Amino acid sequence: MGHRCCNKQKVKRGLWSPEEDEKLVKYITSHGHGSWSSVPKFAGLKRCGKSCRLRWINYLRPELKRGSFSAEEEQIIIDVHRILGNRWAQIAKHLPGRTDNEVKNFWNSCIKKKLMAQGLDPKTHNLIPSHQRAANKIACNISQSNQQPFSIITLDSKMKDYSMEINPPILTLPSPYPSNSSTQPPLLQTTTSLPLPATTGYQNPSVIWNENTQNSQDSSIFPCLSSIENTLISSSSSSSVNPTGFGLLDENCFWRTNIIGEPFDAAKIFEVMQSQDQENQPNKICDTQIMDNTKGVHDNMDASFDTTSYDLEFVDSTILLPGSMCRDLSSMDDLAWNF
DNA sequence: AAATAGAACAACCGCAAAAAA
DNA sequence: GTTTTTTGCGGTTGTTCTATT
Repeated sequence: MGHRCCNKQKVKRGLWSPEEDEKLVKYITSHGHGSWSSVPKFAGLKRCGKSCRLRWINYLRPELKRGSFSAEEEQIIIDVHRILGNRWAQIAKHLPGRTDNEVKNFWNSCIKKKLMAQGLDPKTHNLIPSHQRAANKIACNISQSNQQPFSIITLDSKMKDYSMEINPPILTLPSPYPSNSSTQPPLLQTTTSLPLPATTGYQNPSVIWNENTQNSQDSSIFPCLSSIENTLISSSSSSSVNPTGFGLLDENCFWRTNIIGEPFDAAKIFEVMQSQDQENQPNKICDTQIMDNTKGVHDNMDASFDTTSYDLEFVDSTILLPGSMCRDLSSMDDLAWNF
């Protein structure tokens, strides 16, 4: 039977035998993989290159960690998944020795069910509305007696890929966007009516806020964000970076202002942070420097995180809406935080 | 002990992006 | 600049293991 990926006949499929594994390991350790499509030929395997690659990456690499996931690893997966969604390869980068496939399998077979038992939507990490939750109630009651509930916002010092792609909100808030709009609603809307972003350059905005939100509850401005994200946002909004009080992060997490200024280049920031992190220079970002109006934030992000310095209990306890936010009371029924 | 169901793990498939020709 | 090839990713399916009846 042919194999669509390489148009070769007689390629073997299915589980790998120890002999095949041995051949592959032997070849790659002595020659490297080079072009995967040529590996099976040189290694003497009747497999396609794709299959060889997968076998090596997911199973044979010497640096792989085998065995079950620890509680710490599990929490990391949940934390990062909340931010990144099903980006298994990205999530796996936070777990040395684990593969994307392994993480994905663990999620689908284990974590997903645990979250659902907690009444949380595993896709969004939001609470499932009560009428939908009813079906899960029994399972939830059972599990609650035996497990610690997962916090919706948690933080782990191992989170190093400060990706800013943000999931939909935990709380349902009124949207200025038409329900059938292809544009995603902002993460939060403040009590001030906001100018809708111009259609150009504002695709899929994730966050909108105004100066009213930067009150004493900075770290809980965006209840569905991790404190890493909140810190980034609040520290920038408390500066004079955005004197209009308005801004948003687009889908690339570029800081958009409605007047002047360069985009908020999150990728650049994280790059700097990670390099700083590697140098073990635990400066705290909360020691925010005064930021330059015109340069934007990224010139000032040479301080790295010590994420353990944040008060997670505070974040968890302030997960509900700060006073300045507009609430959709009809959705408050869903806020049965009774776990 | 055998049958079955569910969980866990491994591998495949199709697609898209990146790289090479 | 275009086409082809390679690589990487996420969803899905298939296989094996384990617990239960």
